Amino acid sequence: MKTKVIEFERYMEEKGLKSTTQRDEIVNTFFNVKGHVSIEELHHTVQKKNPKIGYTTVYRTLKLLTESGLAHERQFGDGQARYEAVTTEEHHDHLICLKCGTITEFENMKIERLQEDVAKEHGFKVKNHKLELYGYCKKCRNEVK
Amino acid sequence: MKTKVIEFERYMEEKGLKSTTQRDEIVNTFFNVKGHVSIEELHHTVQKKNPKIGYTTVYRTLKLLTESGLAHERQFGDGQARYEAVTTEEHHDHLICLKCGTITEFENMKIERLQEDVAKEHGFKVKNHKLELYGYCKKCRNEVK
DNA sequence: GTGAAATTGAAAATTGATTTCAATAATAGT
DNA sequence: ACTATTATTGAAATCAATTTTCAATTTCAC
Repeated sequence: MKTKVIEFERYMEEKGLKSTTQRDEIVNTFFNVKGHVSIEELHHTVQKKNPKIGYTTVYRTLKLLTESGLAHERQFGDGQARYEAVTTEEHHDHLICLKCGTITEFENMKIERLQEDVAKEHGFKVKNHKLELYGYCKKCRNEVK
Repeated sequence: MKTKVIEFERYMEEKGLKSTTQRDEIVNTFFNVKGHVSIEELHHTVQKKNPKIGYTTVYRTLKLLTESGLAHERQFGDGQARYEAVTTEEHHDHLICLKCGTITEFENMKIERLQEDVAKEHGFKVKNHKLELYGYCKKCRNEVK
């Protein structure tokens, strides 16, 4: 994700922040990892390339990515925050398997529109939203009663 | 909410648990407080009546209420769990104001149905779900840009 | 190069949730 | 009512995730 890295560099510059080896490695790794990583997972991956990089720096870089709008921080009830790369402008929601933990994304414009309707009814101005369906995925549903 | 208190007593009996002054006071207070309370908030309210009641007992009683199905535990991204009394069998979702923190509930069967459709497309079996709209309520939306 | 300003990372602090344990209280059986 | 058994209480300790601190290091503008 070269463009994403460039966007991040632009954000850093704009904020007067410095470019460092650690940040570059963390950001690159983040955009090359699929799905929804925790700080610890990303730290672990990053350390394979450069064992000197500390947990704190990964933590701080993920905060920067979140601030810059290039990552989203999410809570899926497993006790730790997970970060996902923002790829398109399209919002998407999540299916979370309670057995294997797999997180699948989906989009549904009809639901989005109905949400706006609901908000309007309440005089509410939506900034963002979160829709999560918890249950069992195709693979696991047969194994669980 | 007298009936809720009775249901709780039934659950306690069924589980061979004892009835105590502390539990009674906590449960009563919980059902008389509107909305979505954190452990700390409920503890604070309970202490006004009986300053001897400890945080841990409030914590444990909320767990019991959750186990018994009389309360739901929720996470609204402010870092601490919030508990809400289960009043009807109807599922509902939430509008959360980012300025004043007010939490409003809503129901929308069309959205529920569309969620089922999405799940079906993915071969997913939904056990429960969470839909939260974050933004500004009628009161606050005028004050925020 | 030099110096001001930002970054790093180990360790410490903080937060919210959960467990431990000795003292206390509730209930069943007598 | 008495006693034995068992559960409950709450302060303090523990835990796990997150966040802050601070001295040493690195970056970048000049």
